This record gives sequence, structure tokens and C-alpha cells, in this order.
Amino acid sequence: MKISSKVECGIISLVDICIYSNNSVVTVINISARQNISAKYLEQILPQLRQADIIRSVKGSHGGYTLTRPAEKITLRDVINALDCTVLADYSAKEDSRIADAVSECLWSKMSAYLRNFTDSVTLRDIADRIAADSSAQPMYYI
Amino acid sequence: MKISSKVECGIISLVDICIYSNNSVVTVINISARQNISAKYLEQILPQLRQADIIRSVKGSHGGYTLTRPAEKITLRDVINALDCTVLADYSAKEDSRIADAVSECLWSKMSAYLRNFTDSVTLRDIADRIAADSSAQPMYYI
DNA sequence: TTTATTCATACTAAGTCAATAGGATTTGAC
DNA sequence: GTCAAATCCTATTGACTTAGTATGAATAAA
Repeated sequence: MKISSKVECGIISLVDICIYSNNSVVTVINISARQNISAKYLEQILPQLRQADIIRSVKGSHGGYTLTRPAEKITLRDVINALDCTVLADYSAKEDSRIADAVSECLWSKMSAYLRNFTDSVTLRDIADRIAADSSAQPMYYI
Repeated sequence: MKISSKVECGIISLVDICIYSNNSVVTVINISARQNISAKYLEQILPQLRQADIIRSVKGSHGGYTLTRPAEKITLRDVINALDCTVLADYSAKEDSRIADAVSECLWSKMSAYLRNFTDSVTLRDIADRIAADSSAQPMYYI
């Protein structure tokens, strides 16, 4: 499935914040360096996650980002909706016919609901734990 | 979920062929008139469905299209893959980091597999039957 | 030979997306 | 109070994708 770069980078950033914030904030520069994502691009993505109340920002010098709540309370659906609300939304065809209506109603809406169900079931904690599990075999280097 | 117009029109066309081919073929012109889709656009979509062995074409005068097999043997996955193979394919991030790799492997690939599972479970018959069910309340008019 | 159809390919206009750019604002440290 | 480090806001650009159109060739029935 094709994932937009924005959503992809958003998830990666959140996992990064989750792993690297030890009672402190994580800056755009930090994430950019660790994850090889342009800082300017992140500056566009992170405010959106803040507006969706997924992360909290501290402005000014020594500022940065932290999660607003425990990672197990942040779902994949939260993140996707914050960055691209069309992904999980119901879709309705513009073609005008009874068949088109039926396909919209009984197929696409069902498919969207099915996807939402999946994204509800995955939390940031699940992803971060998976990274940690990988790290036990292959040691993690903090930058 | 955002569905491409091509896939949408493809499904609609197949349902149309399924419903309106009574031991005969269905032409682009017929589908176009019934479903309000440009004939020229359909001429681009239907050959792709033929190449994927979902429909069979009869060329020349009195030509048209029929399904190659019973509707219950044609899955949503067959159709989507014929028209846009990126939808159900695994996606791998281009960002270069351990976290990005982990997200690709354990998140996006799982999500694609989940979607494939859904699309495997829905057949053209299911959709056509749904249309028929609607018609018992609201009579269907053949053109 | 005409007509009705599919087939193949090229084209275009509009829209979307990824990424960059520039500067404004906020805050801590000295 | 000044400087530096950070987020914030908004605009812009260039590349790519998509939807739909156009033109004409090939095929086959009547």
C-alpha cells in the first residue's frame, strides 16, 4: 500500500521522540540527523501532530517536542488522521449511477472501516517495542 | 480511503457486465450510457482488465466484453491489481534509518497484507448480489 | 464495402505531493 | 538587553501523477 511521505515521516518522528526523549524534549535537528529527514520538512509535519494533540512543543531555546501521553495511548489512526485525513475517510464515487452508489456504500465504505479497525489496533508502543526487540540482537547507538 | 477513478470505473464496469450480459456481450457504449462514464475512458480501462484475464473481448461488429469466469471467482484483489498494482503492494520507505526499516517491515507490510486479506474475501458476485437486493425494493430499469 | 466495434498509443490539462525557502516569534542564558 | 536556539507560519516551486481526450489502426459481421 502506498503511504504518503508525510505520514511515513510522521510515524518515524514519533517513534524517534518516543525512544529518545528521556524526561526531556527532542528537537527537530535531532530527529533530522538521526532519521535522515530534512529539518525543514519536519518543521511542517510536527506542528500538525501538535495540533492533533499527539505531541507537545516547548518553544524557544532548549525547546523541542515530547509526546502528550503514553505511547500505548497513541494509535496509528490518530497519526494518520492528523497528517492525511483522506486515507481513512469514507470515499464516495462521483460517477452517477445506481451501481456506483452501491459500490461506494457497500464496498469502499466497508474497506475504509476495515482499515480503520487495523489502525485502531496498532499503537506507538507496539512499534517502539518492535524497535527495542530488534536492538537486543543488534545494539542501538544513540547519537 | 481514496480510490482511484480507474479502479472505481473498473469495478463499476465489471458489475455492469455481470448484470447486463445475458449470454451476450456488453459494449463500451452500453456501459458508458448506463454508468455515465466516458466511452474513451472505458476504452483505456477495459483492455487492462482483458490483459489480466478478467474479461474476454470480441472484436469487430457485434463485439463487446464478457467475463472470463463466474463472478464468484473474480475477487476485488484481482481487479485492483489489474488496474493499479501499487495499491496492494508492499511499500518500503526511502528514508534511511533503523526506525524507518522497522516501520516498513512491521507496520506497512502488515497493513498491506491486512488489506489484501479483505480484497481476497470480496467477489464480484457479492457486489452484484447487493445491487440485486437493492433492486427488489427499488425496481431496476434496463436500458 | 460499409459499419460497428475493440485496440494501441500519444497527448494534455489539472491536480497533488514532496521538499524548500524566508522570515516571524518565543525563550533561555549570559 | 542582546544573542542564540529553537518552534511557528505561510508561500512557492518543481516533479510527478491522474483523469480524461484524441487520433487512427485493426477486426469482423452484414
